[in-house]
Amino acid sequence: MARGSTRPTSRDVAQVAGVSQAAVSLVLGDKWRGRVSETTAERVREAARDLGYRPNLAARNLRLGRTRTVLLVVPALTTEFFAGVYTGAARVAAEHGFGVVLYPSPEGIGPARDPFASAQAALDGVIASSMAADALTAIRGDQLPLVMLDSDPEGSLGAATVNLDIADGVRQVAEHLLALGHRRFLHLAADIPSWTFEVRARELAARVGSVAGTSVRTTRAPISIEGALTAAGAALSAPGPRPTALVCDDDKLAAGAYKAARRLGLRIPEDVSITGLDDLALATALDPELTTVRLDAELFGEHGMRALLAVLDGRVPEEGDIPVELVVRGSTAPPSGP
Amino acid sequence: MARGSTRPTSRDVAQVAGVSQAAVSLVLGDKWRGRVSETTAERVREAARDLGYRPNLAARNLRLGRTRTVLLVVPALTTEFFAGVYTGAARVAAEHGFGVVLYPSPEGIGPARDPFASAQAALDGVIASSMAADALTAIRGDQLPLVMLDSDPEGSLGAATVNLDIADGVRQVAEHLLALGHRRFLHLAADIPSWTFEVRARELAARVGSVAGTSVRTTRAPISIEGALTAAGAALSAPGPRPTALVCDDDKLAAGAYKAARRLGLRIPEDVSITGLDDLALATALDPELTTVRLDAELFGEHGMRALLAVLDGRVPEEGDIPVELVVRGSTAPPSGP
DNA sequence: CGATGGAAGTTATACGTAAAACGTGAGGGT
DNA sequence: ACCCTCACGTTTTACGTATAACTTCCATCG
Repeated sequence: MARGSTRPTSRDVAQVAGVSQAAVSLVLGDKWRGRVSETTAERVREAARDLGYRPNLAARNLRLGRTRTVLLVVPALTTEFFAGVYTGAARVAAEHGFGVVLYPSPEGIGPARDPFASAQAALDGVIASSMAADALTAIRGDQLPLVMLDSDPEGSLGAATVNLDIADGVRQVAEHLLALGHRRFLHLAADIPSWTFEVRARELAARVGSVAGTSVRTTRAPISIEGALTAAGAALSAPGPRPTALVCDDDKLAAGAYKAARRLGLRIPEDVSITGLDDLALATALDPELTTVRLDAELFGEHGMRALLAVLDGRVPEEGDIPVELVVRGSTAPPSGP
Repeated sequence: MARGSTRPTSRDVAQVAGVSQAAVSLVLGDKWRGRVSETTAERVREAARDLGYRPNLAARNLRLGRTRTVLLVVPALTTEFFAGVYTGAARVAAEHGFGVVLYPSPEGIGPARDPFASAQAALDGVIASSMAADALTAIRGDQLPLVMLDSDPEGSLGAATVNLDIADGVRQVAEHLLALGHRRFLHLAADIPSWTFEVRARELAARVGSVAGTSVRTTRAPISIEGALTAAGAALSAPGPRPTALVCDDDKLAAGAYKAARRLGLRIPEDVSITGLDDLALATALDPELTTVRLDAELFGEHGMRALLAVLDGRVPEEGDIPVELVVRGSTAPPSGP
């Protein structure tokens, strides 16, 4: 009988089943073919069930030198998007017997200088969003296998990268708006220094710039409805001809832009077309519904996890960006004025 | 010198510093007052720094018999709300040297029967949303300290509970609408069986029922914009006098109700007043902005974590529901018709 | 018939840490 | 001269698991 209060160990199970601790480990670890008889194995399983035995993971991790736990670093969890990334990553991880631990970066979680302090679990590897760049130096200090999400393939110092094809999404937005006849663009950009936002700016400038008689102005805002509201409001009421198309770096910015436009008495899409990027629930809650680029956050998370598993396996992760899709809704139309 | 590739251990540090492993443990564990001289301690710290030593958490957890890791079980992470709960819980946890591991319940994460399979880290305790009820039986199997979020204080079998004062929020909504003159109510309810939604229904019926000449109809919908759209559409176009106030169990349902109302040509708030509950970013993105009950998700998470820490400490968690606040915006107004 | 080998286990050990138990020499009090 | 205490360590052990190495028994084979 086990000592009343503490959790039963494999030794307790062994004693009940009348075998050695090693036999318990073999049976429960499914390594017993040709080592233990079926009848004995069943006896062990029964004893384990009766005692409610659960292996001590700390001991297992220590013994095996690995934890089957992975860290996901995200800029903040307060957005649907990274929640989706986590969900996808955790799903794939579970399929492979892995767990995922989150590290929402400092601004969300307070002054935790050490990403690993919050994850008491030891780690086998790390998946990190490039938006959480501030945490990266700490991460690189450890020599853990690393997969970067939406990061510059050149600048990641050999870490594997998994990227959404944001450039293609922006290209689709630009072509859509150009085809509608828009010529004066306003780019409502996120004020976070990150490769994924640089790509948006670069691609938009390239596509729009390839057509004669076009212009792109840029204004930056923090990623929040309020921040976008003030920035877009200022930009839309600036002197000179008003832009007819407002390309936003993400859906939240677009939501702010809606409000700014309304306050100025502008109709969407008649007076100004607006586009977003993400396709959050927000996008269809807006009126008119938002034309935006759909990013499959869960798929993104799944790819990230698969890439990390490949690295851990000594394999080379698959190449190739994850496709994205323009979703045309009611917020874009041909410009009305000249 | 340590064997090239593997991580340095406390023994490696000891060798470099010219002391025993025990001394390293004492110094780095901050238990050395009067046991090790300041100069030796400094030498140990320096060696640790040089080697980039990080304690093996699996070994520490095994030795100490606790992990300083806690599991947060949520129905899904794809909502701002539970992301906020996590953020708050993780912040408090970090202040106490704890980590938080997430278990988004099965529907989100696939067929993971065992909540602990996804969290390879061993656990000291569990915080669980009552919405993830399906995972609860598995959790109760283990005798881990448990804190329930928004759960029936009577029915939780002795587990500590931390609740938002939802009843008060619904009361405020009801009084607000009654004061505006509304008499015919439609309750757009979530179709999830959970105490937190039962409270909404009970309190609304109680408050509205206390006034003569009032009525409350109820229709249920899954918590999504699309689900609410169809349910609310059907209810609003049902025969008989149309409700003038639509009380929704949360903001997403309210967003669906907006669309349903618009499709029927109803103006908000002139033809129908709508209220939500949560105060997500969504609420201010809608037009008109949504009158709703603000729940402080992060504070909720913080309280949950503090309660668990109290339980782990053998203390009794503080009592008392977390206050909520009605935020009146543009979606509610006096009814226009008779 | 002795050797071979497979089945069915057991024994022993290592993983890295924390901390209890155990020196050890110097200084101080009586 | 003796014991005590204190400062400064070291030696040893236990945590629970996985697995390599070893034992034992029995059947088969050349």
